[in-house]
Amino acid sequence: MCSEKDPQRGWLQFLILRVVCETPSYGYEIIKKIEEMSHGRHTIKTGTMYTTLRRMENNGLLSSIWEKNQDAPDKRIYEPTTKGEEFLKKWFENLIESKSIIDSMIEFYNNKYGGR
Amino acid sequence: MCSEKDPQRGWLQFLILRVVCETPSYGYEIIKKIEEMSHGRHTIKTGTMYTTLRRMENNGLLSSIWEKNQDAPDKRIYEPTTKGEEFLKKWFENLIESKSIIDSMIEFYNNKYGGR
DNA sequence: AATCCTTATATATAACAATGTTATATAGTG
DNA sequence: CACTATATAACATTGTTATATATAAGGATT
Repeated sequence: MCSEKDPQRGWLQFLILRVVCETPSYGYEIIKKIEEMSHGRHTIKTGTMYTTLRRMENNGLLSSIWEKNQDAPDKRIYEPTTKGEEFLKKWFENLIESKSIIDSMIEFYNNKYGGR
Repeated sequence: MCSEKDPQRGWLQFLILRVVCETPSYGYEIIKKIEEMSHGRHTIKTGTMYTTLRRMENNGLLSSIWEKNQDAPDKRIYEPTTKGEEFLKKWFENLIESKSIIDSMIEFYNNKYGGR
């Protein structure tokens, strides 16, 4: 499902797991948390979010329960499964391993376009 | 073709452009250069490489010419187009903007799993 | 008061586009 | 036979777009 050597695919899934591993949450709130975390860089459309959450639940990375509300629409609260936590950990490790190539890319850019 | 706000998609295209912007090159060699650059982390299958190179040429990011050889198989040499160079630059800028979230992810990991 | 409008909250999904993978094939050189 | 070198069809995954539904709260209109 996720090759051992590919730290770039499933970035959105990574962000989602990062959020719900800290505190279980629901689609609408996850969007806002990611937006905040990334200082506005990642503005995820609702369609993208709910599609991804469903697929992640189908793939066994997340599980959900409904939170009933009187004064607000019900919320589907997601939390990671064991598999989801492992997936997240693997992604972190991949990211850390990729740090050197990321840094070398930035260095190349600075040399080429004049660093600032 | 590539949304303004997505620094994670097309990572392979980014790596390829990084290589051929430095020195025009061909599929087989690009694979080895990327493998070297990433210290063995990115081992790209030939199928993946040639498929991607073709698509990038179709999308106007690369252009190619055949290098004829007597003592070796001919090589299709790729170099970036103007559009390709712009794409690369944009990717670099996205990457740099993403650096803070990448770093914050790693920090989160270290806090969670115990940094080393 | 009752109706209408807008904004914010909250979820859902079909159809599509982009990206990357697998499996397989071909051919030249030492 | 191993290494170099390219090619592509079929597939899987990931992310996007467009659209739909429903509740709640506040203000403006009738």
